[in-house]
Amino acid sequence: MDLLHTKERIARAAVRLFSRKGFKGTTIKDIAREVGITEGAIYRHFASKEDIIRHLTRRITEDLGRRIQREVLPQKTFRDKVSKLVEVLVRYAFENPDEFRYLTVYHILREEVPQEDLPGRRILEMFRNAYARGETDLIPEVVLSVVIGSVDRIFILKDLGLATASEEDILDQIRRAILKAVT
Amino acid sequence: MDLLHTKERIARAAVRLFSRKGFKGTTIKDIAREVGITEGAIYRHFASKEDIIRHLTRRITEDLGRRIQREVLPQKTFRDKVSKLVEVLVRYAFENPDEFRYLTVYHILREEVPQEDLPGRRILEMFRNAYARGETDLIPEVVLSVVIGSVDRIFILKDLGLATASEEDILDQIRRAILKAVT
Amino acid sequence: MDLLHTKERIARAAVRLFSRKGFKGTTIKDIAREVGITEGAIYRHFASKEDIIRHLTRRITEDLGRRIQREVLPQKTFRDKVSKLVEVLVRYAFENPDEFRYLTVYHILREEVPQEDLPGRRILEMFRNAYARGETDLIPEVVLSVVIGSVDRIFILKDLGLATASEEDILDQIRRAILKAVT
Amino acid sequence: MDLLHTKERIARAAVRLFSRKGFKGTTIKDIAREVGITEGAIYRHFASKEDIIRHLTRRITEDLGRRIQREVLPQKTFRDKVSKLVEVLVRYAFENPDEFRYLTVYHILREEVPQEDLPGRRILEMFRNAYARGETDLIPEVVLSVVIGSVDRIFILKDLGLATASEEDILDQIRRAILKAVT
DNA sequence: TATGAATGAGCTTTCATTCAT
DNA sequence: TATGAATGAAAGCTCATTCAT
Repeated sequence: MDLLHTKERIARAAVRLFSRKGFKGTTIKDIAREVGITEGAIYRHFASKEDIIRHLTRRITEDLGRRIQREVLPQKTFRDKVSKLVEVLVRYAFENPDEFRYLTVYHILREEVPQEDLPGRRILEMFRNAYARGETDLIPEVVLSVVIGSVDRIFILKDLGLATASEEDILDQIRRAILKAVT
Repeated sequence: MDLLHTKERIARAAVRLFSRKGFKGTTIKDIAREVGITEGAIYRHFASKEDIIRHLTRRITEDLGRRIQREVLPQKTFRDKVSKLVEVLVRYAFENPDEFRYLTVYHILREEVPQEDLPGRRILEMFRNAYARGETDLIPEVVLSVVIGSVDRIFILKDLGLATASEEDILDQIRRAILKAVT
Repeated sequence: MDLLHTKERIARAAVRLFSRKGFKGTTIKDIAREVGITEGAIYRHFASKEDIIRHLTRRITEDLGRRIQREVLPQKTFRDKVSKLVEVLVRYAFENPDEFRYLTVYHILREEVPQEDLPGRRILEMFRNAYARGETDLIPEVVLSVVIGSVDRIFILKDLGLATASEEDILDQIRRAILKAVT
Repeated sequence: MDLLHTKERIARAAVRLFSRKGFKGTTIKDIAREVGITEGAIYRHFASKEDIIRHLTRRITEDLGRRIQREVLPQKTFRDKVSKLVEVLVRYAFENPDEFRYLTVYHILREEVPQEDLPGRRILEMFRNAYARGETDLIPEVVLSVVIGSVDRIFILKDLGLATASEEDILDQIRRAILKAVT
C-alpha cells in the first residue's frame, strides 16, 4: 500500500468515501484519516475538495468509457452489443465496486458537483443508431434503462448483502434476463 | 400552498432537497428558505434534522408499501404480480418524483442516515415465494433488480431530460421489456 | 456601549483593528473578542471579512468626502480652500483617529483589498482647477501632498506619542506652515 | 540577476512584497515564487519570517540613516538642513521605491512587527536642537511632519500613477514648497 | 544548497441548534 | 407559532516551519 504515491492513495480513499457517504457527507479529515496523513497534506496533491471529485469523475468516466468503446461498440449485432455491455458493466462493477457506486451517486446527486460527460450518453447514442436501423423496436432510453438499471440494482443488492449468489451466477442470470427483455 | 400546514410544507421542501442534494448537502436554511420561514421555526415542527429524515422515510416507505400491498400482492400469477409492480412503481415515480428520487438516494448513501425498513425487502420476499413455488426460474434478487432498476433508470433519464417519450409510452415499453425478461 | 446595534459595534472594532494591524493581520476572532461575541455571530451581520472592509471603506470615504464637499469646496479663494481643508482633515483625524489611520493604511497596502474611490481624487480635482485658473503656481499633486502628507504625519507622530503639543497648537502650526508652503 | 546571492534576492523580493501587501499579507510562498526557489530553501538563508523583516528593517534604516548622517546633519543652517533632507529623501524614494514604501508601511502597521529604531527619531532630534537654538519657531514635530509627510505623499501619488510630473520637477517643487513652509 | 512532502496550528466560514422576544 | 440573534462545533483551507533526500 505504501508503494503507491500519496496522490493515488488519496484518490482511492476518496472514491470509497464519496461513493458511500456522498460529497458533502465526506470530510477532508475522513479522507486524510483513511490515508494516514494530515488534512493539510491533501492540499499538496489536490487544490480543493472539488478538485478531487473532478479528478475522480474524469478518471472513472474515461476508464469505463474506454472499456465500452473497445469492447462494446465493435460488436456487430444489437444482441451482441447488449450482451457485451452487460458483461463489461458487471465485470467493472465487481472489480471496481467503489468506482461503480460512485458513478451511481454522481448521477443522482446532481446539484452537489459540476456535471461532466458520463459514459451513459455514448451508450445511448449507440442504441439510438440501433433503433434507427431497425435492429430493435424498443426505444433507446428503455434499452439503456433496462441494461444499466438492472446491473446497478443487482450490484446494490450485493453491496447491501441482500444478494448472495456468486458473481458468475449473477452475470449469467442478469444477462439472460436482459437479453430476453430487449430482443 | 398556504392552505397546507407548515409541517407539511417543510416535509415537502425537505424531500425535494434531500433527494437532489443529499442529506448533508441540504441545510436547514435551504429548507427554511424554500418554505419561506426562518430556520428557528423549523424546530417548532421537527426536533432535529434527523427527525425530518426519519419522518420522511417512514412516510414514503409506508405510502409506497401500502400501494404495493394493496395492488401487487393480491395478484394471482407471477406475471401479473410483476406487471402490476411495474405499473405501481412507474405511476408512483411520475406522481411523486421527489419521493421516488429520495428512495434511490436513500438506498445508496447508506452511511448518511439511519437505515430503516424499505419496501424493497417486502417485494423481495414476494419474489422469493414465487421462486420457491416454481413460478419463475430467475433468482428473486435478479427479478427485483430488473424491475426496480429499470424503472429507476428510466425515471432518472426522464429527470435528466434525456428521455423524451410520454409517460404512457414509457410505461408500455418498460413493462413489455420487463415482462419479457422475467417470464 | 450595549445601546449600539451589534453590526455597528463590529464595524467600530474592525476599523480600529484593521487600521492598526492591517487586513490580513486582523482575524475575525480578534474582532469577535473585541465586540464580546463569538466568531459565528459576525456572519449574521457581514457576509465575509471582505464585506466588512468594503462596508468600512465606503462609509469612511463617504463621510470624509461629504465633509470636504460641504466645507471645503464652497470656499472662494485658493488660500481659503487649503486652510479649510487642513482644518477639516485635522479635526477629522482627531475625532476619528481609527478611521483616519484606516484611510492611510488603505492607501498604501493596495493589493490587500479591493480599491474603491477615495476622497483624494476629488481634492486633487479641486487643486487642478485652481492651478488651471492661475490661483497657484504649484502643481496640484504637490499641493495635495503637502496638505495631506503633513496632516497625516503629525497625526502619526501624535499616535506614536512622539508629538506632545495640544490639538489646538498642532492645528495652528500645521495650518500656518502649509499656507506658507502653498501660497 | 542570477549573479546575486540567493539571500540578497530573497531580501529584495521580500521588501517589494512586504511594502505592497504587508507582513501578514505576504507568505513565504509568495517570496519563494518571486525568487524562483521553493519555500524550504528560504530557511537556508533566514531563520524565520520575522528574521527576514528584522534584517530588512535594520538594513533599510541603517542605509537611510547613514545618508542622513553624512549629508544632512553636517549642514550649517536650518534651511540648508531642511533642503538637504528633502533632497536626500526624494532621491532615496525614487531610487529605492520598495524600501521607501516599506518604511511607510512599517511606521503605521505597528503591532505587526517588533519596533526598532527608525531614522525619524534622529531627524526629530536634529529639529529639536534647531528649535532650541531659535533657528525656527515651528515646533520640531511639525517640521518633521511637513518634510517627511510631503515627500511621502508625493511618492505615493507617483506610485499610484496619479502624479505624472518628472522626478526633477517634483523635487524642485516639493523642496520649494517645504522651504517656504518651515522658514 | 535546494526540493518537496508533511505537520500542526490557526484561519475563515458554515451550520445545526438554542433562546429571548 | 415565528423571528432573529447568538452559540459552538466542525468544516475547508492556508501557511510557517521541519525534515528526509
